[in-house]
Amino acid sequence: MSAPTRRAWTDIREEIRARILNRTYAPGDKLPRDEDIAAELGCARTTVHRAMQDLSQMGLVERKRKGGTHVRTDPVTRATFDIPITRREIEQRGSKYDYQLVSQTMEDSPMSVMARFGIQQPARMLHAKALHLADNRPFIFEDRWIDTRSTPGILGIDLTRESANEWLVRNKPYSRVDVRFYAMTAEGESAEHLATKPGDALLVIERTTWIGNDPITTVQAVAAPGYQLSAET
Amino acid sequence: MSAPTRRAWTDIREEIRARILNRTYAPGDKLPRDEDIAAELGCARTTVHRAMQDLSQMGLVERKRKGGTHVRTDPVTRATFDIPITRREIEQRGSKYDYQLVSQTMEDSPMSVMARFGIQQPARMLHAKALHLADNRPFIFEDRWIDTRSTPGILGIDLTRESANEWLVRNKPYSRVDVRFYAMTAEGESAEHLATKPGDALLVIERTTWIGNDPITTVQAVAAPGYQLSAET
DNA sequence: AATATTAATATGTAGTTACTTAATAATGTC
DNA sequence: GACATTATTAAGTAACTACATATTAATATT
Repeated sequence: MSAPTRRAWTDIREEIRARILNRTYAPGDKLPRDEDIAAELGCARTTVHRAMQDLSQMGLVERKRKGGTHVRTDPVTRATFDIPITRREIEQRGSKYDYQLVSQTMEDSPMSVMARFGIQQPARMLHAKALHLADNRPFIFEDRWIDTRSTPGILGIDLTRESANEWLVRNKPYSRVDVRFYAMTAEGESAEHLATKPGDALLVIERTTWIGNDPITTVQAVAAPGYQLSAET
Repeated sequence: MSAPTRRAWTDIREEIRARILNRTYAPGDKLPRDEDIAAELGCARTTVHRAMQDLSQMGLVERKRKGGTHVRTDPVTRATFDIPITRREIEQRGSKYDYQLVSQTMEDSPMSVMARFGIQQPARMLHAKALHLADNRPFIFEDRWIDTRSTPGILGIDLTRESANEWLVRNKPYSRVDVRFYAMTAEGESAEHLATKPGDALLVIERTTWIGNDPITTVQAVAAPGYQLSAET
């Protein structure tokens, strides 16, 4: 057997993970020291350390200096979602992407938007509503506010041609983002543009971004009925 | 200046991140080699490597052997959600937790459940419905199927006393999980138990787990109106 | 010119050493 | 016994070394 003795740190991680799954290390248990595991598995402590870091980030174990490593008793399900720009998402499904600007005005930010940004004073913002279509069917209706103080460049953009979503993603990196999901009943504008009956349940993805402490944009993206968001494996 | 020259790899990461944000390294750009960055910032290549790994996992850069490191042009928003066990979630809000078993039967898995598990043949499963309450108000209604082949232990549990959620989390680790979110209109049982009007929009968290390829459990957790799921920062 | 071979290169990984840091345990002092 | 001090411990970090691997570029071969 020329099986390489090479042990990627991911292998070590999987070995430890397996032991946690099969209860060699049960919930609440203290694991051996990195050094001892390293000795047992025939690798360096750094390798075990790297594996443990990952397991710790996955939420499977808890590590404390001196205290050692413990298997978490209340494992949380940790799910990571990739939220691409809408055009990309639609194109990846193999559908044709279209985009329509619904409205575009300058307004002082209302309380709800100030709350999302965490600001005390209203600010002059660009308020744009737009519809993203997949194969000519409404896919996502977005209601967006953009702070023109942090992002004056948006004022020079023809939003009937390029979506704010896309322009922002390419031209305005953010340092902090807040993402939340909730359900909303279709009514008024959202029902109208998504061509659904009022009363249907719709999934909303709300995203707010800042650069430093300065608000950039906040958007309510309302998905058409049936939309599902699923985690990366 | 006795400022410690100690540079945690996270500092290096933040420095590179800052450069990406301020467009020193713009989207699509190729970054200098790890070695050169290391030389510039006065640290070892391994330290830059560790930082880059993190940035890569964050989705900010793409790395390829020989190809070098590039700033991603289509940055995705990557959000990580921790989904704790329901009791813990309620208690962390400072609310009183209660639990009620609604029903418990043995049934052959219907098509919808088979599809979620990815199995072809129906199997005898435990079908349990339960309600989690926060401060005596309905919080989450869960509709759960448990495969008794992989998890016979559940049959010995008095589900009126201990929630399946909790027992499973403590006694049945999984190796794979699928998580998805969607919106549902309140109707029938869900409306009744969540004490809401039929027609309200509800957020559903659907979770399915396996050990190896063997199904463990699948649950539709329907949250009370107003429930929001927000990402970890 | 088209294709196969080889060299060069940047990241990936692991080991070793050395030191830092936070938390616990042991000890000493009042 | 209560409290403060000190030692010990196990993880955290980083530098340096060495080699692996994937990919591109250069070169040789047909």
